[in-house]
Amino acid sequence: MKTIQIPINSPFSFQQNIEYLKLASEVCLYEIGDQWIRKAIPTAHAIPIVEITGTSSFVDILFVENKEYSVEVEREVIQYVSEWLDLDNDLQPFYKLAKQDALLSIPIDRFYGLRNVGIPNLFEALCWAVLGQQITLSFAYTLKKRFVETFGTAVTWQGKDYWCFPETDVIAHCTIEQLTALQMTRRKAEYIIGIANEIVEQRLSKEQLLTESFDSAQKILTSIRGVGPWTANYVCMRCLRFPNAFPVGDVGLQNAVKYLLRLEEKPSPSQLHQLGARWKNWQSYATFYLWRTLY
DNA sequence: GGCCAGGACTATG
DNA sequence: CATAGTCATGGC
Repeated sequence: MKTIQIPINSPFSFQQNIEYLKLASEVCLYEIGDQWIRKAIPTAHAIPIVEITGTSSFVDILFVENKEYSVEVEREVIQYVSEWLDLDNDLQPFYKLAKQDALLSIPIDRFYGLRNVGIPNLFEALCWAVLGQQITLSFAYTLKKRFVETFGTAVTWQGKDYWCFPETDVIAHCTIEQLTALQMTRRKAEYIIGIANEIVEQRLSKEQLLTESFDSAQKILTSIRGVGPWTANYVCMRCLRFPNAFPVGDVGLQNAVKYLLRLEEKPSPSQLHQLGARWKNWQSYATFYLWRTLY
């Protein structure tokens, strides 16, 4: 079995990222143990199962099956894990800024070393955001799990299923009724099938969006039916990794700020913009840490 | 049982 | 441009 090690810039805590990932482990896209993550990672020509472990200074990727994978597959896996856990980032500037901040000083201490765990797959990021619109997070997890187990594929290893997110072309060919059967609204079913078609017909791609400015990426995303400002910022934050992505319409973010500042009412989007002005270049990370205080 | 939830669309002044 | 109504379901 082969192990690949990725060195990491501090501050980093593998355990903090594990604790975060536990929140969504019911969706079945990975399995979490005490000190490890196991996941099937789809690449162009293979779907290896890896076990990820780590410390404060490195992450190890272990290919657990007794199989040989090409260098290209290994390269894609390293890329995926690095993007997923945001391993190439350096949080020191963020912590320096947050240390003196009334809202962030407590969270960065409590969750020291937590990365903005992302969703590298653009289709998955968009679907997850749409699924989560205007419903409780726990119901959103339920919907995603049904979606994955109905339309995704699983790789089995040692009697355990490791699910992969549904392929875009599979969903592009779904009927609205197939999706509403999972108890999502008809409108969400339309949105998700529409998004799948945008990607399949190559009018939308992560590669293209990454060449755009943050403003331009938001405009492209919000031109898609079902993608408003919240969803666009969510995807910019967790998939495209624009540092100033800032979903100010998010109820969770509004509540986090409300509780931490002991406000009577939830802050409005414009109030959040004013408040977050001091987090320039780290608004995405500030949002992620504020969300983390809620659960 | 009522209110809210990690919103977006559409119609209306 | 700002506001209200609609979608529609589960969770608490």
